[in-house]
This record gives sequence, C-alpha cells and structure tokens, in this order.
Amino acid sequence: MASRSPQKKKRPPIRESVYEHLKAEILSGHLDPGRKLTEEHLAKTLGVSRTPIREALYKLDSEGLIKPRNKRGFIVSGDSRDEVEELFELRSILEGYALRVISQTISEEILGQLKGFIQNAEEALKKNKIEEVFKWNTQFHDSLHELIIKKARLYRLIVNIRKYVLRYRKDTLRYPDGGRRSVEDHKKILMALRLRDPDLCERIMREHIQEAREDALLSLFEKPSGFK
Amino acid sequence: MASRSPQKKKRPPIRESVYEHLKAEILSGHLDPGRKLTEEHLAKTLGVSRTPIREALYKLDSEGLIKPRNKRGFIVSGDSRDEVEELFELRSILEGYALRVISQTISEEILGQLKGFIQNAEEALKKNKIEEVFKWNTQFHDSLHELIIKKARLYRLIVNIRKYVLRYRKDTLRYPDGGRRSVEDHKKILMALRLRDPDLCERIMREHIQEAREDALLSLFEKPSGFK
DNA sequence: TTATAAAAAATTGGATACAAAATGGCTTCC
DNA sequence: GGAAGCCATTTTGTATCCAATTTTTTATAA
Repeated sequence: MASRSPQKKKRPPIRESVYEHLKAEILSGHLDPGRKLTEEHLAKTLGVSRTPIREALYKLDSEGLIKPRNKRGFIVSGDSRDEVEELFELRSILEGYALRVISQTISEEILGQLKGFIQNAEEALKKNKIEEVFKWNTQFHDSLHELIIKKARLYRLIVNIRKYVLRYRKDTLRYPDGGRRSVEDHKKILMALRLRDPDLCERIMREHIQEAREDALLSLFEKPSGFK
Repeated sequence: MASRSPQKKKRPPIRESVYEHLKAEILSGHLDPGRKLTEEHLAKTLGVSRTPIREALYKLDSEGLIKPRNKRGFIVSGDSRDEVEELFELRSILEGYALRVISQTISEEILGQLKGFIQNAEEALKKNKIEEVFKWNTQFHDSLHELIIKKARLYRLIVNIRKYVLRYRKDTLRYPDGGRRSVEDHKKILMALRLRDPDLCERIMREHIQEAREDALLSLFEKPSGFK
C-alpha cells in the first residue's frame, strides 16, 4: 500500500472536457440549432488539436445532438416538432416501465421521501417560487430513477433523454397551471406506487409525461412572438 | 452535366469498415468476451492506422459492446446473465410500444404480407428447416420495424438492440418447441394487430419477447456441457 | 448579365510522430 | 525468501502532416 498513491492524479482526457463543454453549450441553447461546427474552428477556439475535437464530435453525433453533413462538418441538431414529440414519447415509454418495476420493490422509506418532495413542491408553489417547484419536481423524478440504477441500460437511457429534454421543462412550469398540474400528477404517481399496482403505475407515468410533452410543444412551437 | 458525376464514387470511410468488422466479429462470437483489444495490434492486423481504429472502438464502447480499461485498451464485454436479461427486457418494452403504435395505422396489405411470412415459417417448420424458420421470423419482425421508421429514435434503438441479441436467438429456435412456439406467438401478434387493439398488442409483444428471453437465458447459461 | 468551367480555398479522412502514463519484470535490500 | 523500488516496455493521448474531396470564387465567353 506504500506504492498506491493516495490521491488519484488522473487528469480527464481532453476529449472528454471538449465533449462535456460542447454538450453543455448545445443543451443550454447557447449553440443554436443549425449552427455549423467545423473541427478546425473548434480546435482553434478551444486551443487544442483536432484529434480530441473529432472524438468529441463523434460521440455527440452518436447521441443525436449534432448531425454530420457529408463532408461539410457537423451542425447542431434542430429540434423539429416531430423530434421533440418523439423524445417525450420515448421518455413516457421508458419511465412508465421503470415505474412499473419500481412499484414492485419500493420501500416505505422511499415512499416517505417522495411524499416529502411533493409537499416541498406544493409549498413552493403556494409562494409562487417556480425555480423551487422545478427543483423539487426534479428531485422527485431523480429519486425514482435512482431506484432502477441496477438496470444499467434502462437507467442510462432514461437519464440521457431526460437531460436532453430538460431545457424544455423549465418553461413548462411557467405556464399557467403547469406547476400545479405537475404537482397533482406527482401525487397521483405516489398514490399508484402506494397501491403497488404495476399497470396503474405505468399508465399514470405515461400520462404524466405525455402531458409534459404537450406543454413543451406549446412553449416551443407556439411562442407568441420573436422565436429563434 | 459534365461536372456531375453519374455514379457516386464515395468510398465509405475506413472507420466504418473497421466498426462493422469488429462489431460482426464480436456479435458472431468470434471474439470472445474478455478478449483484449489494443489499438496498435488491431491497426497492424487490419492494415490501417490507429486513427480509424480508435473511432471505431469509441463507437463500439458507446454501444456497450466493449469496455474501456482505464489505460489498458478495451476488452470485449461479457454478457452477464443480468445484462442479457436487461437487453431482452428493453426489447420487450420498446417493441411492445412499437406494436401499440403500429396497430393504429397498419394497412390490410401489410397484414397480408405478415400472414405470408408466418405461413412460410410454418411450412419451413414442418420440413424442420430451422434456418428457414429463423429467416421468416426475422422477416416478420423486420417488416414490423419498418413501420415505425418514422419514429427515428425508437427505430434505431430497436434495431440496435435487436442486432445485439440476434446471436442468442438462433440457438433459441433449436430448442425443442422453440420454433413452434415462436410461430404461434407470431400468429397471436397478427391476430392482435387485426383487432387493432393497442393494449392487447403491447401485452402480447411483451410476452413474446419475454419468452424469447427465457429461451435465450437457458441456451446461454445452462448449456449441458462444454461452454465457451 | 448570366452561365459555365477551372482554379483556389476550406475542410475532413487517415497516417505518423511524439509525449505521458501505466504496467510488468527485474534488481536489490532486509 | 519476500517485499519495495526502479527501469524498460507497452499502450494510450494529443499534435501535426499529407492527401482527397467538396465548396466557393473567379475568370471567361455567349
């Protein structure tokens, strides 16, 4: 144990920093859809060589965040209405099934935690603190996801998609009634979990996410004025 | 018209050939799980530079077919029992939902085609031509998948996972009754589609794939003798 | 002015070169 | 004999270089 260095002196590879950076830029909306990404430009901007840039771009491509244009670099994927719809649809399938599984194993303790998150969100709602509502709602979902971490692929899929659509959800809550309905849904989910009824759980979660989908589509594609 | 070349003289990139090659090797079982893959060795073996090798390896990693070992290259992912179970579980979720969607839009013409595939499989079954049964069963599923090609992400997910587990399915049919049961299931699926009952469709497809899962697990982890 | 074609510029794909990190074996000391 | 430390080897990570391809620009002619 003398030779084992106590602290890990591993620098993360540059390609990963680049990947995280670009991903954050895209998901935050800082890089608009349609934006052209060329290897050399990125390399110069970020001060690294093209090699790690390329590897990051390929990874982003495989996740669908950017699209290759034959030999003309990449562009940031636009979110067409259809694509957004499909993302929410996928979420509803996967998280619906996840809740079915969870309903069969969840403990009283976790149920209590979930109840707490809902109450917190409800209080924040009364005070009209939208950010807080969002925070507690996120906590609610994250806690559920943790319960299926053993199903690694399902978990990864859900978390990835969720990250991807997160940017749409914040707006959603701002819509009149959006926050309240969201909290109501979570109550229903909790109830279904308490009943430990797998079919009901799956159906309710699907409905919940489909509802979020409608709100997201509304806020995305039917903005009153200056969009994009 | 002089400048426009009549035939596309696009060579596919080497990284894709490498990717396809390695993927095939892994899925066919030619590369055993646990096998070590180093960039340089692969480069020398395949006669290309490390660059396309790396890009292929990263892609395989993102699909879970190989795993990075800190700084010690990659190894071919083993399929633990849990992982195989989860793959089939995911398939059952996704394809179940896909069938639900399909049931609402499928045409009489396609229904006729599906019926044909089933009959072909049935005849092959009578003649004990396992390869043929497998072929027609695959055709049956592929035809269904084509119907959701518009939902690009769902389609890609399904096709990818299906490719991944394909290697287990061939064995499955060899099991006594495996082929017959499979064809019976397809008949049930067709019936549910004819009824255009979304709930029934989803449930039946899930059951069908869960059944295939059981067979695969049996053939994988309870082989009578010399395995691996 | 417009269309066409050739040349120039930009950009990716692949190969190679070099540096850093990790492992494995070897030596040495107790 | 065993353990600790050091050196050589292996292998990845990044940069740079060259070739191929595509786009854009420019020049020329109708």
